[in-house]
Amino acid sequence: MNLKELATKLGLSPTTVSRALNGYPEVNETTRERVMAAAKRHNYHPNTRAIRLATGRAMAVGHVIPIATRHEIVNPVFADFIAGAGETYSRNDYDMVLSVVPDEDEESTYRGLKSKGNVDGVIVHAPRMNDPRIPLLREIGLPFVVHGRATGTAEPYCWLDVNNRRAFQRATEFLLDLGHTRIGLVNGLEFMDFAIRRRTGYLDALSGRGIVPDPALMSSDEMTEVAGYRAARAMLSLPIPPTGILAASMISAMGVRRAVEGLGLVIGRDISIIIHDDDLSYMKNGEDVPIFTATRSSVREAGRLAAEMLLDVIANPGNGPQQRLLEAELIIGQSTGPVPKA
Amino acid sequence: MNLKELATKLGLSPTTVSRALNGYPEVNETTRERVMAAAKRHNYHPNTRAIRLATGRAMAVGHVIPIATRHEIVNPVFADFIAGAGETYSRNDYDMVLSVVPDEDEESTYRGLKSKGNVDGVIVHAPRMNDPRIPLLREIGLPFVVHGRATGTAEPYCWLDVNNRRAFQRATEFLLDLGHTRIGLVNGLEFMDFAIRRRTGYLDALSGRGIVPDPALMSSDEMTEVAGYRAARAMLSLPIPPTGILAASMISAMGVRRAVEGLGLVIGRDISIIIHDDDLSYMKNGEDVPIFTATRSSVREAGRLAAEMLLDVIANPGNGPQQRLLEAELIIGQSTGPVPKA
DNA sequence: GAATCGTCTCAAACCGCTTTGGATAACGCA
DNA sequence: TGCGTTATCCAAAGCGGTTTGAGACGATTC
Repeated sequence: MNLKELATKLGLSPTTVSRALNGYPEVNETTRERVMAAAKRHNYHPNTRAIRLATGRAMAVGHVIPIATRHEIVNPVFADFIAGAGETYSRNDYDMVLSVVPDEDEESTYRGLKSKGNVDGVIVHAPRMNDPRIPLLREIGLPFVVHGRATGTAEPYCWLDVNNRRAFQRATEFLLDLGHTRIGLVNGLEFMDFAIRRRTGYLDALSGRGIVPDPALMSSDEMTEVAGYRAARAMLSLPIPPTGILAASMISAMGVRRAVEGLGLVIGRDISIIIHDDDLSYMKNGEDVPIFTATRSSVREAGRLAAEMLLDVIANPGNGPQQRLLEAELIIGQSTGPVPKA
Repeated sequence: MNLKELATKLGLSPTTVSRALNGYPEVNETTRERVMAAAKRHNYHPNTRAIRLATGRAMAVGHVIPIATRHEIVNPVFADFIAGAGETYSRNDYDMVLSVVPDEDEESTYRGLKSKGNVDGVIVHAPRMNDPRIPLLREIGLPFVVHGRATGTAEPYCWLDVNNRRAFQRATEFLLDLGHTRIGLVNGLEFMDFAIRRRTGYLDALSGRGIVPDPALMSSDEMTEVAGYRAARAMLSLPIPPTGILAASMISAMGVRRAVEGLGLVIGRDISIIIHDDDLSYMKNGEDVPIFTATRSSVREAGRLAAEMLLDVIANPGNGPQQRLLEAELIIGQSTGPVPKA
């Protein structure tokens, strides 16, 4: 059942039927109702492909996911972000198209998305310092929103980010207030912008108390369980091990916990741990009572908001670049306590 | 730059240019090369929306993701499957469109995808017993491949699955061979088909040795860390606790481990654990040496294969339903050992 | 030299919708 | 009565490709 058939059945022209269904004013209300009813009765749904060609809009948003020679992006955090963004798209009748491509094809993928007209805009994931995607997208004129920020980019651009620096500064200060002075940082990869900011927050807090950071207490790696284990293990076998550890994610923290408990230490008593909690649906930080003390910010909500921002940018190209900084909350769990008496 | 412009520039008709670019035989080779060169030089990329309308194909595949009143599907396992499928789509110039919808809208989403022509086929995730999506998709005539199987569905349909029954039977037998007789099962939700099959495998192995299953040793819940913890905790505080535990996923196992270690038990000595390992990119089961003894089957590879199957079904609608059963391998890690002497 | 046959190219129809630019009829008002 | 408005509706021209059916041309065959 297409528009023409429906129009014939109604004894109207396709024009009128189209206008009736799309709420244009130049059609009689009774006619409109008649059309609406017939559309429902005959189960008419306009062909998306035709709409897209006729309107020149793709009604779709792209997410380009490079696969992993350098860094694996397909992680649970990413999944939750996508889920959040997807909710927004569904509500607005947009399609979400994911392109999973080898990372050397990333640039050509963006160019293709634009020139072939597959999408109206994209979300940029996991920005790095001086991220080349930002000038690229500006050059080709594809609307975009960055999830995070890219230090080093001069021109303003659209982004939505969590205040990672502040979050880690607060977390570090929280441990300092409990008397900890040797605090380890199990960070993500530090070519990632968010990881740089987290380290900055950590360092700011230390220097605020006149503490000289110890490089042996700062690690940077993928946010996996195994990497978390390895980093924590190394720190804990130092001559003077840390009494507190900051972990970059719930998953890293799983590894940190394994290292800690493997040495027979009790979390919250012998050693304090604070994590950054993205509030993942499949990795809840406890139920009512949080397991870990954490800086929490829902990445799923971030996905929803970033998608809304992008749809707005697409609808109103004239407006200047939007920017939004979310604050993480510091929630107290059972994994922190005063520094143990020697 | 569109087809007409390019044709004008070349002094050819759009017909010929289109045919030259699409490799039709009725065009002179020298002409074709001239066209190809011009297309590259002018950076011509045919508009996807126009192609889709003209050919009547969407060149896209859908994945419908219901969100969570009943059961959260956005988990790391799902993410890796999607990544694998996405690789296949990219290689074949198909788009992957994800629809994240409230689960009460699932049926109407599938109907819409079909009648609006957004996709050429879909992958069905997380099948349940008597899954209603299978008859629905058959009814509306949308090609599909199921990741998993749906017990209770009479008519044959396309699927790709792991032999979950066999995997869990082997894992159970492995523990039995080590002398364990009280073996706990931390299963996924048992309205999910794979969870039913896993339990069947577990029960088959037990009854093969004449062991009567103890309901207190069988739990069924979401495959989250917290649920794994809770289930293991409950089993371990029984009057006669298990000496071996099967866990449904890496994530569940994180919780099981927390419960075990929280009681001061040593994995592999005091208690043996076998997990099902989906070989997730962000949740590797150790590096060279596996941490957990596991039944392993890469869900990412499953995604690649399921996508290939679907593209094949789309291209050759006539062929009968394809079905493929993958076997999991049993890999020995450090989490299992002989039953401890009392 | 005419008929036949490939080879190469093109004009035009088509995919299913939107949207521009009228056309028609009813209406209001001087 | 005459004429500008207003309210409805429609024909036709896109959108940017693919595909059908046919024409032009040179080479081959009889």
